[in-house]
Amino acid sequence: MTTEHGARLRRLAADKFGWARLREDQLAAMEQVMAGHDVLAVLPTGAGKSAIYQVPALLLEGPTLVVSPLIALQHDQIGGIGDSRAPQAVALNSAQRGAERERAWDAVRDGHAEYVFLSPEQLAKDDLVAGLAELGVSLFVVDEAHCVSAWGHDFRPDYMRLGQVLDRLGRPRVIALTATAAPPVREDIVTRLGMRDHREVVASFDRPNLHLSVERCVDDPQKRGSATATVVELASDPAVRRGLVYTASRKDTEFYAGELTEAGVRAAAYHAGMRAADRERVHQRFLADELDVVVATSAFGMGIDKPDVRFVVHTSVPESLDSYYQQVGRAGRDGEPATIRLFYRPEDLHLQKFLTATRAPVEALSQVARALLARRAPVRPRGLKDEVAVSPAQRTRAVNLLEQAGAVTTTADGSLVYADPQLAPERAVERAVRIAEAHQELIRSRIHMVRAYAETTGCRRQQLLGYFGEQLDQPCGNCDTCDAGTAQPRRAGDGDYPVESRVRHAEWGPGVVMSVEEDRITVLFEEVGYKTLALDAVREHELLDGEEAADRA
DNA sequence: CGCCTATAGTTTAAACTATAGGCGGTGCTTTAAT
Repeated sequence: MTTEHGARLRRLAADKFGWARLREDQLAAMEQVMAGHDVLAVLPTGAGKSAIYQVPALLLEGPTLVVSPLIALQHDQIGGIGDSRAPQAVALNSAQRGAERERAWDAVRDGHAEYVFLSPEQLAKDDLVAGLAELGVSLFVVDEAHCVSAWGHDFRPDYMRLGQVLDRLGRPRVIALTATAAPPVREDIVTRLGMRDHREVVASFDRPNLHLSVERCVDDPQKRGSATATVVELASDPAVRRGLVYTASRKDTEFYAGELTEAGVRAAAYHAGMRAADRERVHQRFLADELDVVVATSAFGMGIDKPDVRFVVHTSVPESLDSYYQQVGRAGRDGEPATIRLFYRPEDLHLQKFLTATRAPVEALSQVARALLARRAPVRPRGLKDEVAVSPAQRTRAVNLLEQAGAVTTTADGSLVYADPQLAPERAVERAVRIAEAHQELIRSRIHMVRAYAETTGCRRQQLLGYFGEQLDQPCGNCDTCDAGTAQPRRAGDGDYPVESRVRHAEWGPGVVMSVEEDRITVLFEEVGYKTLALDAVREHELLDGEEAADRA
């Protein structure tokens, strides 16, 4: 089906970017944008996500802002646009010197730059947002949008304030792009950005060429030995050779890189504690095939689109299947077979529990609540700097939590105000702490889902896709449990609790059925995250009520 | 939570065990000192 917009979009894609054809998903997303909708697109890397904003941007009057999590990614994207016949792209970030930044800003102001790349932290600057608002931004793109949900809650809290920035910019159209987002992550992105009348374009998550497997290990030395042997074998096979090894700690990247090098594999470590130049060199050598294996923490990978990565090995569990699928998805982009293996010890789950355990910032909450209550008049977020003795990130996090708790609101011009003078700051803090704890519960439940994946005797792929809300009717035939014959076909028509139906649990409240297996059911509860329940027990004790009828009313 | 390392303590004096303490991931930014 070709709409009027469709023809123009195709022509522009060909003329300005040299793309002879647009994929159905790309075009569908662009047309929704042109029809005035906000759009969340979840498409695999390599499917041309960038085109979704780059082409419509040319049809909309006013600059396009692209929020990007890493300065390195901004450079890549700007380079790509620079190679085309599209208008200019610039970045605004802290790496620029005075004159350079001045030049970039001039280009934006006088309309020469159509695309402006920046981090969410840049958009925490009052005068920058004010300046952009005057220019009439027409399109607001959030690239790697899963970061809103994955990082916004604590690590990079400015991600959580993009919704307020959008309000100040007069609500330009929003496009959120990511390769991996489970249903609760999608919902979080839409809510946090305040997307309006939005449409979702979600491609299948299935990557049938990836062979999934888990090797259960008895103790740490045995795990190190087997993992190393496996990688040496893969890297020594000329048909395989290139791959990634993910570890849980920086120290382990050095350990495995050392073992591999000793065994004659061209390998190098990569983690955020290394000097920027060293990191860059590892990255470049891997892309140039001068290295066969990069052993990395989660720091490595975003934006890497190397087609011929033949394996991804995890020497320890990651903190969620969201992260896991993102990392393994870096293999086999060319569609050829690739090996995915997780070396699993239940003990390793504890490290993830530790790493993700952020306690509610009680001190920051208390200080921010008191400062705002005392002020009475609206305050710029930066204005709190002198009154609150905590780090900027903690301060922003506290503001976010208080806002979610309804104790603080943001005015039209981006200032903060204490919502209800009758509400004691102690109560406000309590509410905010409860919200932080609920989120912590979701994070813990995600770790349980990693355990469920690693320990299942059913089809690995069915388990993994089920987590992303996608049902695979038959065992996949390309994972270790299918190879071993333990994966059983799903019982047809589990009538009582169909996938995606709404249910209610007496203790855990409302939720949505994520997947149904032979003997158990996984539900994502709004309050407590993922829970897996034995179907027999559910039936016997009537633990879940279907809510569909009530929902429709 | 569990792993590693340093230290204390033990006992066929050089190597063992027990215990305590520290550490563990992701990036923007800004500023001060060379």
